[in-house]
Amino acid sequence: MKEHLSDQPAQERHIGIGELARESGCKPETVRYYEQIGLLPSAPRNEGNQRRYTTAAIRRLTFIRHARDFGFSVEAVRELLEMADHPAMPCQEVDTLAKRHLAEVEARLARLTAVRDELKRMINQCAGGSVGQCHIIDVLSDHRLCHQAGPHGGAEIIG
Amino acid sequence: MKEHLSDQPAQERHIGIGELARESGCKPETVRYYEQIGLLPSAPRNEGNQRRYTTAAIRRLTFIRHARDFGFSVEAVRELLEMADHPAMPCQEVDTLAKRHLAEVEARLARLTAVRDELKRMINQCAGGSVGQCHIIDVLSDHRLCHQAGPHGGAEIIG
DNA sequence: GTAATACCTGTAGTCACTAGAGGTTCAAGT
DNA sequence: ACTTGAACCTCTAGTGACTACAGGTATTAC
Repeated sequence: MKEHLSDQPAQERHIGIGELARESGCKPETVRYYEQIGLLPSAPRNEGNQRRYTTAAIRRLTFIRHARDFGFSVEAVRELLEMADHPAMPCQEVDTLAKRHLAEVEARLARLTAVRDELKRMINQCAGGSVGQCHIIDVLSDHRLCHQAGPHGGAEIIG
Repeated sequence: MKEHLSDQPAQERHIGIGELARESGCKPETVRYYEQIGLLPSAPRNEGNQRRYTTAAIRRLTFIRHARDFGFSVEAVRELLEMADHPAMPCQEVDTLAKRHLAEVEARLARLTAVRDELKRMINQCAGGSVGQCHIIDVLSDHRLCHQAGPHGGAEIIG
């Protein structure tokens, strides 16, 4: 049998926000933030108004964190969660989302690789003299000296 | 002879912010923003209070844009500009900055490559059934199914 | 002269958090 | 039972690097 993000185990272990954060690899602040923006449901509170979580929350948050690590935007994660919450749904949409994301990742890879090559080339050519003859400064000043195929895109190559 | 970012050509052509932006590949808003945060000096104004630029500004802004495209932070760009403004300075610092940056770029590349491979693998394994049996959702839910070497870092792989 | 475009300032919004202030609650040790 | 310290709470503001908008002025083309 397969477990889904919404499955509830027979015996629920209740944990605080700190342990949830540790288990899923993010900070308590981020957990509260995710609750605030609706990625996580409002957690039930104990007597003293502190959030209590079950292992279901760990799974959901791990999912979120994993997807964010993969570079999915929060909005994409929201869509993925919506799908994950409906396991009977055909997974074509998930697939489409992942494919679109793959395309973005590959584009970034291409640009980042070009940047790396250029940086390497710049560093190798640096004779170690004064800034006036430094190729790094040259390349950054003059577009013609840049060995890249096309023009650089926005500053968001990496973001 | 070599031109530096601060060289003044004999015959200065004065242009408006729009043309400067076009020439250097950014938006007028961004130019004003750079002036505001001190990356660009306050531009002289014409009768009607509009900024007028010389070709020196195009070079400086191109430098900034290029460096940003290379993934340097604005603060790093500020340092680079400081160095470029002092051509007699030994370029060791520039070199160090570029090398540090190269290391960061390579780290990002490694992570992004891993992400791409994982995405590809996920997409290939998707049988096209329902979300309940979709491997993409699996990989994002369960860290054990992820074929990456180590744990994923922060969400800032790509930023 | 008039209309379209480019420019100005200042403020607020974006994304995805992160940090801090100022207070309450919990768990452990004595 | 008491105390200490860590963990938790809410709310607000800050980050980076812009981007967008409102409401106005200047320039340019016809």
